[in-house]
Amino acid sequence: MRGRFSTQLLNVCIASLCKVRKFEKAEVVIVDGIRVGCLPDVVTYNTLIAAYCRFVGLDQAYLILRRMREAGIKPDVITYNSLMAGASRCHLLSYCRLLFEEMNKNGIEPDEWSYNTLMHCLFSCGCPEEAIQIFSQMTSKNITPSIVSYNTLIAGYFKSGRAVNAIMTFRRLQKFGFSPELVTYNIMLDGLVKSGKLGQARRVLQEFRESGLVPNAVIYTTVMKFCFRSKKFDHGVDVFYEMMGKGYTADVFAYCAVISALVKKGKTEDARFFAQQMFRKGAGVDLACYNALIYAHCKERNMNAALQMVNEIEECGMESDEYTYSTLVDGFCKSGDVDSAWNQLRAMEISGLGMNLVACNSLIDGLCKAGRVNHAIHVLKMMKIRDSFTYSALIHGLCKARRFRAAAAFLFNCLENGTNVLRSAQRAVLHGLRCSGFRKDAKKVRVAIWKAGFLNYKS
DNA sequence: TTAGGGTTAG
Repeated sequence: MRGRFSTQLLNVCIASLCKVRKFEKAEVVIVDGIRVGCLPDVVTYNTLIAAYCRFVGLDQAYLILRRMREAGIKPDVITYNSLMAGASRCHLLSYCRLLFEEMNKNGIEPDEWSYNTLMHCLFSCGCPEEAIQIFSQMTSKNITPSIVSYNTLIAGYFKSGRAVNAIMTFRRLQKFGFSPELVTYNIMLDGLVKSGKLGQARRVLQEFRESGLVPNAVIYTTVMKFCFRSKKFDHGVDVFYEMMGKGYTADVFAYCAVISALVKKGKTEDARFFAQQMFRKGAGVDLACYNALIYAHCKERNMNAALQMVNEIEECGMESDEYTYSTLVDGFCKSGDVDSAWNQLRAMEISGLGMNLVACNSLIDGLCKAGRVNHAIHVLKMMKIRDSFTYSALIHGLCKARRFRAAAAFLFNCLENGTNVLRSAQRAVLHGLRCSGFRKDAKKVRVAIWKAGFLNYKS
């Protein structure tokens, strides 16, 4: 009886130390405990594994699992769930699947948490069909899904472009015996805004207000983004101040949302004000936020300030990512300095980030606008992935250089492959061919556009 | 175990 009581005390102590990430101290307490006959049990090891997964790393958590087995303690469903969650956080789907299978093989029944974690990992790793199957499997095994299961399912539906299924599941929650919680509303709002369903987002926001649930910083930020997407900028900023007024600390996510929205709107002065406030309050500025500020300088065509910000990133021990480089490439192009833009693209490649589609598209557009269409075609040939933007920019450029038949050749290819090209670029080709006397070519292009439109309409 | 950020044309 005394032994069990001591182990319980030991576990409370280990949990407290893990919570504040004092892992070395926790190990010392375990060793001291063993010395006085207080042996760690499955709960002790599970606590350590969960904390190591969250704060240290999956490899180290596996080492604890090994020690646990060596001590003759069998892992249980909680051990596996913690490891699966750790694997899921690192997007290691194969590990997550293996752990789930191993659990079954060892006669440990996966519970609702195991299913939720695997489902979440499958959705985040781009396997939505399998994730949906896991949800069905859970119900067929008589495991009752919780609101967390439904939240995970709804978020996964949105992530995989299944907004209709997400809305349907949300509307049926009550039938399944659940009321939406704060997380559910946030998933719905965020998903609806991202899929452009602003009317439905407004309805869900109204329902959230009527629910009596108390908003937190996350949902405030989502509501702000909803306002910005609905072009209600002042209202978005009001939401920001309302959040601060309610005592929530605006974090880097909130600042980043408001700064980038203001920059996009062209309100760079206001954006600068919020940026200064963010630095003053020490909101933990990170790379994404620096990128938003670089974007602000690029919008103002102040490339020296943008490069200065890149230096700051490096001084903070961070490294530029593909967003940083793409923003700089676009900024230099818009400032008319396509050579510097090209240098940024090369630097991006040398740093191991490869040639980003957005950066290449910006450069093609910049080169075309600078009248260097052949150079733009050279960049296009180097690209492994091209999209509607790539071809629209190039076709516009070729038309501007009065190379209408070359533009028509690219347009034909796009129409055949089903790549969308901007209507304005299509019109530029048609108009150019007609005005240059290539009436037969213009007719062929018109027929091809009509056919492509007809096929798209039919499908 | 589940929720939030940043880049390109017209």
